[in-house]
Amino acid sequence: MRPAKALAKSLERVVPIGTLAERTGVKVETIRYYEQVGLLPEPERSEGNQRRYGRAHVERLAFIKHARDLGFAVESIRTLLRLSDTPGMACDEAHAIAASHLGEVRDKIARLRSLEAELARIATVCSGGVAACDCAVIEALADHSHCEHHGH
Amino acid sequence: MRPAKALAKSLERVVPIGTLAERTGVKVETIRYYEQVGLLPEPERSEGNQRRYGRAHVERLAFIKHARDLGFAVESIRTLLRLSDTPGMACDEAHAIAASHLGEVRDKIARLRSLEAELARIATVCSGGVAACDCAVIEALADHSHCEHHGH
DNA sequence: CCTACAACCTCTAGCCACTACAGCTTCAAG
DNA sequence: CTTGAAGCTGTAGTGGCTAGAGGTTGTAGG
Repeated sequence: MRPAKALAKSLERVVPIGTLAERTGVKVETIRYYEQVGLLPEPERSEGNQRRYGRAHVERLAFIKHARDLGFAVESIRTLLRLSDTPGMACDEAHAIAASHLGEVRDKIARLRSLEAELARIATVCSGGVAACDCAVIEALADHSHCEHHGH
Repeated sequence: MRPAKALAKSLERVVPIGTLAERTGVKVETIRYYEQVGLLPEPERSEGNQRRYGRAHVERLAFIKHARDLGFAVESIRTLLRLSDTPGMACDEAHAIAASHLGEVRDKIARLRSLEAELARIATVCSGGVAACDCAVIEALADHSHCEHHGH
């Protein structure tokens, strides 16, 4: 007879939530949260009311995880999932979502770089604990005159 | 006689919350929130129980605004304000907060740049609406194999 | 078969830094 | 003295989870 019970969990077709969590790198609580907000469809349940996930769930959750890692909002992921479920799907729309997100990421990078520049300026003045330090960090925050021109 | 009543609000010494908001660029609700969480001290009140702010409040709120614009957490700002109130102040501590925040900003930039690279890759494949597009964006999200190596 | 214990369940509250609203009171111009 | 903007308090909502209480189920060892 085949060693059915002895097979590692990683080979099972139907798995409990903890195994799904391990396999995808998404926490158990987060999986339940995704179900609650309608990203992940409700799975079958065991006789004792515990969730049992199949291959489709693993794939869908991996998709969600990947998109979240890339910073897509849950709302965008909802749309992307809907698109991926559509047979003759609207590639344009998916492309627009990705492009728009890329734009947001680039904006964010630009804003952070200007912050970085000013923070670096603030943090390096008097970094050696010089006598004249009155304190440069506090002064810089109190006095906005140095950075009025680069508009934050 | 001098045109006391005719003076612009911008010259008044004691102002209501709306004027403080205008002067600092912080919303009225946010000012009340800062008071609630103890960043901004409780101001005097008019006979009718309305907040009346003086010069010190304007300066303190400007400090807070500047620090928030630079991305400092409210908790850090609380510490920075405490330091700036201290007579013989601990410049080291202020410097450490700024340096640590600079580190966080740099980390965030690095992470966003790696996202940007992958998003750009995803979004430009098939951006012309080519026939073979199946859709590249959805495919890329479903299939993690392209980016396993740069660790997000 | 029984027991122990990990893993699961639901529900609720908390995080950050605001933002928005409901339902009232006060201020100031005409 | 009237009107309407601006103020007040208090509560709830945002996004995307995370943490905990307090109970139930699944499973391996004895």
